[in-house]
Amino acid sequence: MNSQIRRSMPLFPIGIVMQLTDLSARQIRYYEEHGLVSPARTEGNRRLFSFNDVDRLLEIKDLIEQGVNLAGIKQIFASRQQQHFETTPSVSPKVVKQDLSEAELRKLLRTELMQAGRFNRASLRQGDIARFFH
Amino acid sequence: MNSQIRRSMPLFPIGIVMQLTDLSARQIRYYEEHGLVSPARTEGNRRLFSFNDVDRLLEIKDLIEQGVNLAGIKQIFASRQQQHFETTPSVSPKVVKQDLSEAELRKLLRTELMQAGRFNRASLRQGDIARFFH
DNA sequence: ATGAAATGTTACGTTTCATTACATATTTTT
DNA sequence: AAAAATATGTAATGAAACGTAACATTTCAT
Repeated sequence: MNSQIRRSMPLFPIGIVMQLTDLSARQIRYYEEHGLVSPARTEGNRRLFSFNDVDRLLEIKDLIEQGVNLAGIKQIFASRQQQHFETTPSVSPKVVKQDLSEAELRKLLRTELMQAGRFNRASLRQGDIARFFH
Repeated sequence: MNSQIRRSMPLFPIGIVMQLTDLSARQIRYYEEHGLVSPARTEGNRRLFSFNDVDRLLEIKDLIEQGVNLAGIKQIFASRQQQHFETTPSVSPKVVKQDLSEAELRKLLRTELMQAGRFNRASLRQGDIARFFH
């Protein structure tokens, strides 16, 4: 896949990227500062962006316009990465869907029920709660 | 799958949910106001949350703690939904991965090149750019 | 080679969002 | 009936995402 190489080739200085994306230089640098893009650098320390970088910036712009903040964008990108490795049974890198396990919930519920027999008897028939505990 | 029914059964008043999630009532209501949870209501207009609702709140809490704002959480939930319908070739409901197509990029690049022969000749050998246009 | 233009970095000010703090009305519990 | 819990609405607070300006350095054009 030669196109992948071409797409990641450092080409555009920030001025061009500003025009392509309609983002301010300040914004672009800010996004880099927060790890959302990582353009290459020339010897003189100028940024050089690839096609992929520009794509990424356009996605960022899109999400920003929908009100998503940088932390959210980071999460979204991270979770997208994982989709990619879904064949590899790796340890999910931090975005664990920390669900309340049934066991845990049952424990909490049971404690609650012990501690005070209150809480909406109205909406539950006698047996209903018990059914959660089998 | 009976458990799915049980998990979506309205059970907990907000006070219990506060304890289970360690969120303030105000926060929980705020999240509802922004469409992130939709607890049922009693006749007297009190909220009743299901297991699923509590799970959702815990996820919200988790993401908030990672700095994601409500808009971001909304996007994340939305994109999760879509994974689910991935068998159905439906029109993606708004979170289109609006990539710059190669064609489009080429057009922009060509225009740029026409308009002014400038922009980092230094980093490109003569033939490199031409290669993008085949 | 030299001045002009572009870009880099840094610092301060502004606006918006999530949260907290109150105040009041209504429902539920005892 | 009184007390406790919940609903709703209105400020006040603090941090994030920039705009903007100042100044240094790199690159471009003649």
